[in-house]
Amino acid sequence: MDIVFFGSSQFAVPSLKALLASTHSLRCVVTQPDRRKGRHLFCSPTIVKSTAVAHNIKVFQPDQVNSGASVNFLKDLHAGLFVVVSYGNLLSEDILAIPVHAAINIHASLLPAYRGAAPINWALIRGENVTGITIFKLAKEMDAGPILAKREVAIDADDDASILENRLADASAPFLLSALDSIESGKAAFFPQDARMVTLAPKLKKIDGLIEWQKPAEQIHNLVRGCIPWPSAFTYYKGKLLKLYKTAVLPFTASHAKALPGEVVAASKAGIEIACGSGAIMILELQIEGKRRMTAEEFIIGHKVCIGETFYKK
RNA sequence: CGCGGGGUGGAGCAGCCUGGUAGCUCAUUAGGCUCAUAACCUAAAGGUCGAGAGUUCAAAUCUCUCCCCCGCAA
Repeated sequence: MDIVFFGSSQFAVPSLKALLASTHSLRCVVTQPDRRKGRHLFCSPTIVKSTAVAHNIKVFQPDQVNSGASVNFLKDLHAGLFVVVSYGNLLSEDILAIPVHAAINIHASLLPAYRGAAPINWALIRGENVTGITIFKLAKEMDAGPILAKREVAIDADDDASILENRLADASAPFLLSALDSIESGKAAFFPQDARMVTLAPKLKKIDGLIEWQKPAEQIHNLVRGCIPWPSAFTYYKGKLLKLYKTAVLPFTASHAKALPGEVVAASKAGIEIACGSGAIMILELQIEGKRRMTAEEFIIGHKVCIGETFYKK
């Protein structure tokens, strides 16, 4: 089939590579414009653009993908199918109507659950054991179109959002190819989503990573897992921002009950124990403002963490 | 020129403001203690103080330039 691929972030790369290696013909890759980003606001291309350029695929980077000029450009490609994977922009109905077959999307959740920009993060934050990927036909409303196929992916206890994203992205690639087969052979069937089962997974904001220590240990641990690599779960220590990268939930003990939420219960090579609203967590990897990411053991050597100190606002 | 913090033995930090012998905790090595130990005691090794230039009798410390890391922001 003649395919136009829309994608921007890392999640789209395995699917793009699968298409490049397949018998399908990639007419064009549409991705977000190069943006100024990073510490010194350098202009850099999306990872999808870099991948496409490396394979000599034509790249299209409209500032306004839904503009008339952009729509005309896409029409002239005469594509059979649009494949959209973490592109980063809502596509207008005019665009969705262009391809001969359909415009399909790979979404990193089992729709209709976790509709939105951050399904992986929210699934972890909510403590889910299972998530998955869904291929569906794009519709006007975000993540609401009829479903072609779903595939479950288990969430391991040690997964953080970064690890899980990679696994889901890898699983997406062969799943996409099989979906293309079913569309090409005319056997594809699309089923509408059950509106009663819809849940939302909006884009994360910085403040979503703020740790509220009065919450149960499990919830804080899940927040840490879900906020990797951005915004990262954070708190404050001696007035400085402190990001937590890896934690573990501890069995409940009497000393945890006596301590206030956010208070240091113990600090050793094994990690830093912090009391929560119920139970406690062990901090294993962290990063203080201005320093690199380090293990709790390294942190304790340099910073004299004392029992009774608080990891909280200041 | 978006704003800010930082670079000091292998790891994490103090020292800088107010220039004058390189300091702390941990790790490492050797010895000791111990039934034994990742515990404890003693000792040792290990540093171009990110790089370069400048000021000075003298620079980790003051000035300038550059490199690298991190936080904010987007």
